[in-house]
Amino acid sequence: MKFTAIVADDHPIFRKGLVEILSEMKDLEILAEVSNGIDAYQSIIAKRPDVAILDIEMPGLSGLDVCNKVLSEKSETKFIVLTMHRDKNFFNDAMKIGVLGYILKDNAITDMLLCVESVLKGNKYVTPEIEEFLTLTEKENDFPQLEKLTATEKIILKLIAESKTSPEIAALLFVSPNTIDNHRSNIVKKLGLEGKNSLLKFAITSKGLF
Amino acid sequence: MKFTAIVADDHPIFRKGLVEILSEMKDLEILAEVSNGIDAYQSIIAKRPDVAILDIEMPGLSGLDVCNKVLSEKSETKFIVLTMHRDKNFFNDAMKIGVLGYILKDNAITDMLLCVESVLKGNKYVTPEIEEFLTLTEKENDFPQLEKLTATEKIILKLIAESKTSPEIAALLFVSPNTIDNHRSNIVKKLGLEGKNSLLKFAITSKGLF
DNA sequence: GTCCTAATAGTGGTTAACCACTATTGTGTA
DNA sequence: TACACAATAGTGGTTAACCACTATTAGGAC
Repeated sequence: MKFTAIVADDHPIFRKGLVEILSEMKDLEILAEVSNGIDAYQSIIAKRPDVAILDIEMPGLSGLDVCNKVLSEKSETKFIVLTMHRDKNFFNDAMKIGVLGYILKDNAITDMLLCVESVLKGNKYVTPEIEEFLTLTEKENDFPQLEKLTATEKIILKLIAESKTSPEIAALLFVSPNTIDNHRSNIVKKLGLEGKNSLLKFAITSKGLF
Repeated sequence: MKFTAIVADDHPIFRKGLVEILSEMKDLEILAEVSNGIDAYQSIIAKRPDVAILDIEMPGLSGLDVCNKVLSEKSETKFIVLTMHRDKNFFNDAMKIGVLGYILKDNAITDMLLCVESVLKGNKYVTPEIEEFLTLTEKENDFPQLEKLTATEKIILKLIAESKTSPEIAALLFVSPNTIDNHRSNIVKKLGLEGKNSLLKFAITSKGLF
């Protein structure tokens, strides 16, 4: 029986390379290739692949956001994330969320193949360069309240920081604007914010912390 | 007769995608694929391809270094450079050196193909997003529009950046809220801003510049 | 089964931001 | 003097953010 995969990356040429490499694995079938987080999420929910290979840095929902959202919904799909940057926070977040594969975009093709094989068996595989960048200084978290936010709330906070309005976010996530309004209220309450546009201000000024 | 090319990029997966795309061009033969600037230079000197497709950001010699070196030695090889970053300086350097093709790594595959076709004919081809990032880097470096603001407008902009609302600013300056509303409109117009809360976003993110 | 939480969606209301106008006053300057 | 511009203030309208509720559904925990 063939394993199934979906691939998400917003760089068409890189994605082409990725799909080409994965196509060379005989026991793997690529169900879909998409270019953003929202499409990735929808594809995973619709097709339930054995493994999802996601770029972290994508417009809208990041690869980690997608993992977080899917994994919080009891899914069998295993996750491999890719990133350009040797960022300790990305790595820690990925491990916390339950990502099995962690690969740098400049890793060798063989690393990618080993990673997919390993993850399909349910094992972890992280980039060989991992020790090198784990020694980088960790950004300290000044906002412990952020931990109290749910996965959905964090995603919405991120989209607010990207200057998206509530109606825009609602359209992106395919829910009612009222729901976003509701989430906003809850976020404001959890973070203890006050005043007009306080959430937007918070989101913009603390961008990078979440 | 087939045209010939060499490809240089230090990211194996991206390079794979690139080679795969170029292989689909029937009249193009890839003579070599390399992963750094030195190898790129030696390959070009040895094989004299019609076109060299080079990543700018490579270890050792950058793609632009390679172009510069080869072009100063009277070569017939045409150059296409690739970069991740929307950097005005890279672009200016490339044009100065005599690079014909300039493509962003997140451009579409069709852009890449059009670029190669164009460059092989001796014509220039630059990324479609070029105007966007040429104005973007300019905006990031300085805000010439800020000079057009009057003294009162600058004061109001500063107070907005301090998270004051229009009624608060009106109270502070002992004028009507309508007047502040009016100034806001004028500032928004002068700065060419658009969208909800765009002025607040601008004020916060460019705080320190005024 | 009960309790709690998250996510969803709705009603109804207030305020602020923004947009497009008009209009008056004062201050320069060609 | 006439023109341009800045600052002031107003009318009237739309949209978004926020606030306070209620309510349903689905999972987990006890």
